[in-house]
Amino acid sequence: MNVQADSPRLPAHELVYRRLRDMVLFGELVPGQPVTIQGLTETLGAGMTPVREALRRLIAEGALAFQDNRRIIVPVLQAADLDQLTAARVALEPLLARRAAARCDAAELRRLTATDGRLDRAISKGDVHGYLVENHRFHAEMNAIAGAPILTDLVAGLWLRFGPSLRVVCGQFGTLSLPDRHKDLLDALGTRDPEAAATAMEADVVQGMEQIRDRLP
Amino acid sequence: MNVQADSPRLPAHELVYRRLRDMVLFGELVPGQPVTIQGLTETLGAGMTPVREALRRLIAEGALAFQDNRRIIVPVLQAADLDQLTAARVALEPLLARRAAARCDAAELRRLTATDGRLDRAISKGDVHGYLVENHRFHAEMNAIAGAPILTDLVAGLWLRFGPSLRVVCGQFGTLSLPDRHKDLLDALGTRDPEAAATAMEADVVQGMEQIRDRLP
DNA sequence: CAGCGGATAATTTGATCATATTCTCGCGGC
DNA sequence: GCCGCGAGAATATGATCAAATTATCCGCTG
Repeated sequence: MNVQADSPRLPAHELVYRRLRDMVLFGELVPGQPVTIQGLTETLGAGMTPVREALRRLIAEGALAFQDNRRIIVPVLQAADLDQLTAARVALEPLLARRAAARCDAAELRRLTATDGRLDRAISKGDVHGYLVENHRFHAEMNAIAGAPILTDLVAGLWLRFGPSLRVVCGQFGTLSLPDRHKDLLDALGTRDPEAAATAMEADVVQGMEQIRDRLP
Repeated sequence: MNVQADSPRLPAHELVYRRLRDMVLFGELVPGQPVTIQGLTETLGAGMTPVREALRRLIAEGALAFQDNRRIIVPVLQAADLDQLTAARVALEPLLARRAAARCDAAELRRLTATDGRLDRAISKGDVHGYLVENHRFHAEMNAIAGAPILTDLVAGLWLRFGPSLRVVCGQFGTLSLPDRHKDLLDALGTRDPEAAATAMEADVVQGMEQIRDRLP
């Protein structure tokens, strides 16, 4: 609980939201798993109202699902869901890559390259959690460079939806089989070639989503 | 009345959410307007917790904005925001139109045509609210036909973002100058021509967003 | 007598509210 | 101009109520 370094006084519902979002993104929550309000108040040491608000937010983003029972679960993705997520990612993320390539400066490229290096190291070490964290960070940093907050928000919501499933896949098959397709992307940013960046991003997205799709029940 | 038929089943936070969403979509809220929790508890006659949860949800969807002040306002769209919303709509809504054209049956087409008829009548009567409602209904029905709930959710979120601004534009300039580009769309659905539907949808989206963009401060 | 089914009780979980606390910002006073 | 005070607003808590799930029991049937 050391989020104090980031901002002096952030509301509890914001802190709970960030904690839960990371749990979704990085696989502390399994698809199908029930998520109870009272359980979270205990494990997170938070009150009922902040937990409730954080959950509503995550439900609105599609990271969690509100059932008819009024119970909350981590969604279980079907093939049709993955198709839609793939279509949305293919439609949106190349847009961001294109913008990022047009705006990327040297410092940003260095930072991205460093993140990709950590990503490679996590892969070769078989560090699943590190892979998930650095891969997400790589895309988040790139989207930030694009300077398009609305599009970035949309894409962030997509990542929340397939996060748990990605974690399951990586947990079962490890990281060694995961190729790193980011080199083309970095090259495109370095040469400020928007079209190459968009193409590389589309390839990365399709490859990543196929990985999930092929390996899921 | 059948308000009782499904209302008691639904939690208050859900009802409050729907009410507020309609207020955002159909222009009861103006861009820049502050939205206070206590004000809504009085206006809607609801408790504080349900209002809070509904607001978190709308904030997560981008329909409202949470400021550093911890105050909530209706977002004021800049040109850059409209560009991103246009890009996102152009990227996503033709996908849905394409799927809808491939799946649309006769009954669905009749329903869509009827909705478009009501839309035309609202335009010729200068009924701004009717225009907003029926136009939204037209697109919502079409997206439903596509049978892609995740993509539909994403697009619904986009509509929430530009709803208040669209209302402002229509309020200032009336409905008479609003062309109805839906005929091409209906034709494409009738002939089950996915590509024509996608093209028509893109034209409708671009035209609609330009209308907002050109007329906004 | 064993196994089954349905009704009912117990427990868990969600929804809501009243209230206390904290924060923000404007308004005077210095 | 700066500081502190106070009203208004948001945040957070815990209690209470309602709904749903699970567990249990009892009588019945084969």
